[in-house]
Amino acid sequence: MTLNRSDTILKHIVEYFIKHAQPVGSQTLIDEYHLPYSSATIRNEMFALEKQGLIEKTHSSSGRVPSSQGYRYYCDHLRDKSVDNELKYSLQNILDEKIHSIEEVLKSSCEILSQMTSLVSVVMGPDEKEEQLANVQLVQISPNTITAVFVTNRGYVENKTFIIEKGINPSEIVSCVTLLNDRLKGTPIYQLVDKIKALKPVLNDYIVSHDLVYQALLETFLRFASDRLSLYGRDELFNNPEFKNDTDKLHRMFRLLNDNSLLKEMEEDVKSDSEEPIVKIGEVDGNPDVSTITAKVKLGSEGETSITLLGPTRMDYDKALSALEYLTEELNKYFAKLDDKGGKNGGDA
Amino acid sequence: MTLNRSDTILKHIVEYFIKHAQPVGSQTLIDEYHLPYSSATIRNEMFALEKQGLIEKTHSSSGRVPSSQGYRYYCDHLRDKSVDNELKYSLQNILDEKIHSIEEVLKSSCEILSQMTSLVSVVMGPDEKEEQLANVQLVQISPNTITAVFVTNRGYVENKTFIIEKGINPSEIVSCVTLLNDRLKGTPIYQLVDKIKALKPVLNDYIVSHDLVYQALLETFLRFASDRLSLYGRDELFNNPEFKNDTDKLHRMFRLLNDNSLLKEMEEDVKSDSEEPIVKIGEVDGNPDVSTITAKVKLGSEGETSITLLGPTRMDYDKALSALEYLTEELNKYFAKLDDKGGKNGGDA
DNA sequence: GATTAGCACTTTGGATAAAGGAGTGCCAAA
DNA sequence: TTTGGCACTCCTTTATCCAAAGTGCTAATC
Repeated sequence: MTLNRSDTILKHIVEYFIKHAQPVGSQTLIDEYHLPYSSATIRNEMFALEKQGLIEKTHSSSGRVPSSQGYRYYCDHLRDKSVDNELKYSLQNILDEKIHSIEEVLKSSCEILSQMTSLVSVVMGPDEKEEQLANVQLVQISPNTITAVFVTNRGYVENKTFIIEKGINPSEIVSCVTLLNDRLKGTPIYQLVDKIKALKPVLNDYIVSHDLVYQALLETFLRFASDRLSLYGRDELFNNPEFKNDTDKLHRMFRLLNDNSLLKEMEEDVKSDSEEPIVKIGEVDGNPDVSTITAKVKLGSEGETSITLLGPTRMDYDKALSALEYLTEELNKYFAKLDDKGGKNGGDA
Repeated sequence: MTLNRSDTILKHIVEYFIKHAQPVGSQTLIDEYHLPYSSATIRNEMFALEKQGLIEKTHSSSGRVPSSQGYRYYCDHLRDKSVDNELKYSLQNILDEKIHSIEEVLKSSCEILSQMTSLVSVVMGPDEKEEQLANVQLVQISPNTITAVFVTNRGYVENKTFIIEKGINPSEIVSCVTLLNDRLKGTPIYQLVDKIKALKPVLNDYIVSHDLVYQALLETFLRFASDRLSLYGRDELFNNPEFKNDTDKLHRMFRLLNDNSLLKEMEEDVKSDSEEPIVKIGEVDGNPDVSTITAKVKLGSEGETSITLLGPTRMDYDKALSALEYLTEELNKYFAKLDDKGGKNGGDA
């Protein structure tokens, strides 16, 4: 595919700005990319591009900078879609290993992704609306402490150690565990609290300090996956020149990583039926300095989650999009293949 | 206790600089603290303090700034040791709750600590040399995925979900779990890998895909508590004026939080027999901009850990030290009391 | 008609200089 | 011993200038 002149120039402007973080003028563009036009011609094209809202000036006699629309157009029509071989190689290395969990595959993938793109990778953890209880264990680890562990049908593990003032008879624990597993297995997490409330009278028959155990179970389940987002490569943000001498902007980005508006956006994105990655340019939580790219990952029979790349608006969209597209595609294949090998799709635990 | 004039002036210099992050001169000191001396007198005292190495000039005609030694002297002799009532109140609120785990108490404590002091709180996680295996579980969560969960004698939980290509008979899992618990319970974590290697032939008798299970167990235990440090209030660092317009310094601090030199320092500190908090002023990992205060916490019969407050060299040492001293003392009492209630000190699981 | 050379104009950023402010050290007087 | 006074130093802010990079426009050229 060969681009017309206007598109070529826009492409160069975007790529120059992504690379140098400096507004770019007509002459610079010619020098950098050896364009066979005069600077006046470039200026005329730039004037047109600006009227279309694709590029902007920072002041009346400055060079041009891509606008959000410009980035968008670049992502949709101009980028090269070139996948880094190093990414392919690193990813294959991970997926070729014999044994690993979903969580670990996602973690390693994100680490590579962050490293290759210099962006922050975010992966969504389990949603309590999707998870079901697979197994509960109570482990007595000292005369007055018990650790409750529960595993969901997708392999997420949550635990809480609690202290009880009176000792508990080990046999009580065994029967308690049996009871809980019998009654609660397969229950969606968000219904657990209610179910446990219903179980309270039954517990009384099984265990002496039923009240404490009951309280502890309640708290354990209430706290399910309170930190739903895992972040990788957070410190990459420091390397962006737009934040040198502007700690406030940087601070705002870091805050975005901590509060849950990001989670909300990711949840929305994973619900959409778009198969393509969703690119948000300077519109994340109202912060014009931040862009995100979110893609779904299908975990085979285990549902789906999403991975987001987050960085400054001036991020390398081509690299990031290509990497994320490649990665999610490979992961989808990988998880699908695992399902095939494992026989029929997982029935309820 | 009433201070002599020299100490009074040093105290004011330190406190002014902590508050305003600006070098302080003789006249400013008089204005701010209504001192009954002339500026010339103050200057003479300052001259003496500088000769003793307690304060410094940033240039020949600048005001004074505390040196590391100055801060040290301040911590040892001049600070007020005033504990914030809000801290007392918040902490009591936590400790009065009926049910919570060690981890949670430490977590909540650190969150309060960070909030009150505007510093980063760091708490050390379990040490694999101290932890013993209390319980192993294998939970089959779908035809081809199994989650291995293990709990240590102090209630730390580690897990790994792994994918096996062939289905496993549920009864095999049960006998495998029994076997593992029989043979491994009470084993120190760092010996687990070897013990499992020794168990390999026995596993063969119990489970068809023994090789995969064996591999998976190995990996699970190899990965124990790889992130040994929990951080709270990381973003507080952004609020320090010394980092405005100096992203590099900030970056260096963030890097310090990620790499493990901090962990090493904390491990050393917890080994020392000092009962007092250990204050490191501008000497953490060779970074002159960082100070830390580390205090041990005795977890009753569960050994001990340490909490570190980390911030810029210009931190409020009085507030931080007082808060940390108060907090650790209360926690020590709290955990000791729990032990009493629980009967004899915890025998091996 | 599209392209380009040429030119006037705008804005930024860096350098330089001047002025003001906050501070010091020292000396002599109280 | 303390303090008023003073000369001196260095940083910071403000103003000014100038070069660099850029634009838009117009007229000439291909």
